[in-house]
Amino acid sequence: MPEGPSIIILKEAVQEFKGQKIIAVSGNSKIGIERLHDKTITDFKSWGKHFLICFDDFSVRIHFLLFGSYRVNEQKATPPRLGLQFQNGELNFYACSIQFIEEDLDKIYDWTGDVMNDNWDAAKAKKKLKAKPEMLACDALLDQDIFAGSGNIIKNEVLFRIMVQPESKIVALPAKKLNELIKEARNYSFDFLEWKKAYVLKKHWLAHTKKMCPRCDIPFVKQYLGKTKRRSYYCINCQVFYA
DNA sequence: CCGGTTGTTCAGCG
DNA sequence: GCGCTGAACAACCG
Repeated sequence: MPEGPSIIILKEAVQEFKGQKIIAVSGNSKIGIERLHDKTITDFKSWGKHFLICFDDFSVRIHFLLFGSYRVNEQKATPPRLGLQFQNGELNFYACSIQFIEEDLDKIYDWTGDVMNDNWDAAKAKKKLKAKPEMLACDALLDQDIFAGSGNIIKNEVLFRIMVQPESKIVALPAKKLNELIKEARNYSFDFLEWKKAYVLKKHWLAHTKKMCPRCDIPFVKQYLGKTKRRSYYCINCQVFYA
């Protein structure tokens, strides 16, 4: 569920509810979701892994974390965290984090930092990276202030595509590699989107969860790296460690 | 049946 | 106040 491209798929799947009035609200969220009753959805937006339901005077932010899920015009066996009924259908969210946002979204979200957004700005990403020279490449690709929407799968696949060892420091990367890292974070995210839509995402993984390097056929290293200690898969032969 | 995870936040500590 | 660590959350797959 969680990475940015999956949120784009969700956004596309709920378009039929744009402009619709919420005629009933349910769910075990404790933040006062009754507030949504009788409200009309003006738009759906997303920023990275955040899914945003917009109303005229506030928004709802949904974050799926690791286990969250949703159903359109269907229900799961477990009770929803938030369920919305419309005249033309229903939308249910499970095991997710839900918050209200009162401020103007343009004030709190930097749309240029979302790898899936039309306003993505590679030059700004480069600036942010250069401001953190000691940061490891594997941490950079999980940093939502730099690459909003990128997650652990995207991290592993991008680092393999550009043949960079995950613990390489940003400052140590040649200019060309730094540019590739930024470019592929977005490129791979769009490949992720297309493959996920076609239910063939896993089939296209070259590194993530893989045992052997598809390029040179030696075993991948599997380690928990970076400040968040997330799973990393890499080839010591193909992926260059820039120290 | 258990172990592990496409993620984030927060408390506690030095 | 900072960075670091571990816990908590919670559902599904193999």
